[in-house]
Amino acid sequence: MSMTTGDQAMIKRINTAIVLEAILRHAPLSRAKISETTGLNKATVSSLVQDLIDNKLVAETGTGASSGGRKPVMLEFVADAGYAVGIDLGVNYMRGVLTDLRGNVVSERMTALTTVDPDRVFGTLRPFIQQLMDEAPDSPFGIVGIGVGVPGLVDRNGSVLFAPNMDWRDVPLREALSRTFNLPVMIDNEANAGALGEQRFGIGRGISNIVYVSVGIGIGTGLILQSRLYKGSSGFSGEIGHMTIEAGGKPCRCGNLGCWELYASEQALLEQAAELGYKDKDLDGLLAAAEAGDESVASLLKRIGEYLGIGIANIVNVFNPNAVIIAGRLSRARPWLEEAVKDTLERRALGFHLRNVNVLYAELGDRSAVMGAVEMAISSFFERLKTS
Amino acid sequence: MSMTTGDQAMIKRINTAIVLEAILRHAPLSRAKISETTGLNKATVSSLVQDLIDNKLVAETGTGASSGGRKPVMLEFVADAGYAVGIDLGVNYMRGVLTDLRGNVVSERMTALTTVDPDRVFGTLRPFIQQLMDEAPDSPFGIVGIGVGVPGLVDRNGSVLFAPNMDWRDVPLREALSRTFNLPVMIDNEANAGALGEQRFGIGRGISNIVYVSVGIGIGTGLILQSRLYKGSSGFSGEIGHMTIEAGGKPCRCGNLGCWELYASEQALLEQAAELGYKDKDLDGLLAAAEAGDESVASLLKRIGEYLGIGIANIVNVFNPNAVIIAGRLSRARPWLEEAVKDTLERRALGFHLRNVNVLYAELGDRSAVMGAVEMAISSFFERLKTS
DNA sequence: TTAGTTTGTCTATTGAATAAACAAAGTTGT
DNA sequence: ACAACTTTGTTTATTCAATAGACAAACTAA
Repeated sequence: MSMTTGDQAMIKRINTAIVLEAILRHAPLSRAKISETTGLNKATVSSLVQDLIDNKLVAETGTGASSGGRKPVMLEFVADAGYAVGIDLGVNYMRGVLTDLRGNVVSERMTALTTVDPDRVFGTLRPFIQQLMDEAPDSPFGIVGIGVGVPGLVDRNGSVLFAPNMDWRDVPLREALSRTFNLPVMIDNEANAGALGEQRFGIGRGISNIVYVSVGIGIGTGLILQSRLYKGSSGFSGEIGHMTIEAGGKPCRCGNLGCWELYASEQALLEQAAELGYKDKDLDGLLAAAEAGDESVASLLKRIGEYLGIGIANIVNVFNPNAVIIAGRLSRARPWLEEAVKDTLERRALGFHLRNVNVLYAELGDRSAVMGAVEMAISSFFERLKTS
Repeated sequence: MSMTTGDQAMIKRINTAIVLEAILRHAPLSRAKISETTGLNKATVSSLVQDLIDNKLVAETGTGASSGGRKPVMLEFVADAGYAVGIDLGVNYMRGVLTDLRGNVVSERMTALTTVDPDRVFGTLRPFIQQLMDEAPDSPFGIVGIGVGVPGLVDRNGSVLFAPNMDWRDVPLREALSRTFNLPVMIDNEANAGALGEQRFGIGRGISNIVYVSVGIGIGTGLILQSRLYKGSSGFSGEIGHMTIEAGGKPCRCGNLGCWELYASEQALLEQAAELGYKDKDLDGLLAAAEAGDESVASLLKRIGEYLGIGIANIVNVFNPNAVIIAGRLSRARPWLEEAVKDTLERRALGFHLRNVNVLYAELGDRSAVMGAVEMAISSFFERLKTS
């Protein structure tokens, strides 16, 4: 059965995690304050903090102000005890960051991808990562891991099962990278990474139930339920883009009819614009036209917003989340979408659910996914700390 | 902050729960076997088992067969250490069970409800529960709690926020019952209760991600994600019945257009049947006609099945569950629905998700919800045991 | 009868948390 | 300047759960 039974080591892991989290969240603070807020005994806190200091994860940073007694010794998390790499692998680009353990960006890189052939992508990706790693200052833990967001379905083993836009099938990305760099590697879907990035570093900070909707060529979604990424039975989920919203609607390449993303994506926008005669314009061109006062483009965007709202209403009715975060390239059209989305949502979602939901727009721009990727690497490092 | 810090009491609770669960799942079994399967030391198991015996939750039930050495002393969970009450409160009926702590039904009752007025419903419900309780044999723990499933939205405090079909708003059901009986009372939505019932006692035993679809007058849904009931940000969720599947479809009383339940519920069936001239027939009448070979009723049912399949495909794409369980009155039409549902699902859901999903039909019939309700009471009892 | 096996308890030890005492380092009022 | 009080953080003795290993009891097999 191999169950996790309770023993003293478990207690220590739990309490160490509590102390470390208190320091992460409220730094700088003293041992006394930690004891007070966590309920742990002062002696216990002292001992656990000493272990953390020995492990180079926490440091004393001078004394704080007295409130009528001995001055407290302030503690801080040593954010530069280690560094992590995050990669956002797109269809025609790759973006990478090197951050410290708090997610502060130390270095950032981006390059175009001119091929989708897995071997040649690896050929570009490997030196790309190596260059980021080379920029990390010396530190006790060094590079603690690599996180990667990819535009496709990923299984538990970090293999890309299927990435239609890159024509990838069963590409063992994690294995390839962890063999090259001999480091822990975390792979996940780009939308999941984006959801994580916004929850940790963006507009979704501290919200427990988030539906992240990335509107680009298609619609990708990441679900954060009860503060953690939800993955379905086989380790992936959230193909909300292929939700039917018109039972007898247009056929989709997925085999279904009337999928949401056929009506509310960048692709949908471009197609409908072409029908109106804007054959040569891309998203930027259309936004520029709308900006310049082109009414027919504006009303087209409004219609896209209405369809976005229909899908979002469905999501709200199903998940009753605290927040829906709209991200992806199309989120740049916010000024023309926002009202239509809001009106449609209010008309179509149940009142009880509307009470608690906020429609938000991604704060990190195109960095949502890459920041989520690096967060995957960082949190996996902390997880390993706890279980060893 | 009031965190749950780790201490020795916590270890003991965890390990006691592990031992108890081993006994619950594999009874009868010996101390030695428990030690072997859980990884806990023999001495530890002995001590914890002794505590459980002292608490009347476990008993020795003679010796087992020897495998070449001393005979093992077999242990069993004392299912009749206590009893629980489960209630399924419907719009025009109430159903109740009294079970032991394993969920074995000791007594079952059902009565019609002729009013939806909260006070008068209470007036019927109170003696109904009392009579069930009176049938419980003497036991160490007595009645450990009452679980109730209701057809409406329920908040954290066990108040019924809104039950449209009963015209209830803000009815403090838990408070009323726990005051009357001075017992722990758990209230939840009827679909959530049904999901729990099937997961614990029915076709969904041991499955971690379940979407339970109760098709009756409307469509209610209960989500079990990662082996536990998912509740949204405000403690309720799963209004999947009001998911849009026809963006410009029929108006629904919820304010939305084209809701799923307008096309795939008992109500939809009856309405469409009426249009075909079956004005006087109810569900039973229609099923009898189909049974007798009425082709137009059969093709009507098939169409309902297709729409059911559309919604289920959406659910599968979003949640990637291990199982979808179809329940409720319309599940009796299974012979005419099954193929249409399966075909539609296979055509419309993504292949990657189809690999892992089973479409199942409720095993407990109309007892899903009442068994889930009693499970709520039982599991809350075990939870309290752990935290005290 | 003897040797080996299995079960379950007993004993001494380990290690984590804790309360209480305490030392160190501060503030405040007169 | 000084006594009285506060706050911080460490030290000490104690408690409690789990554990390894010894052990007794109960059984099988040959």
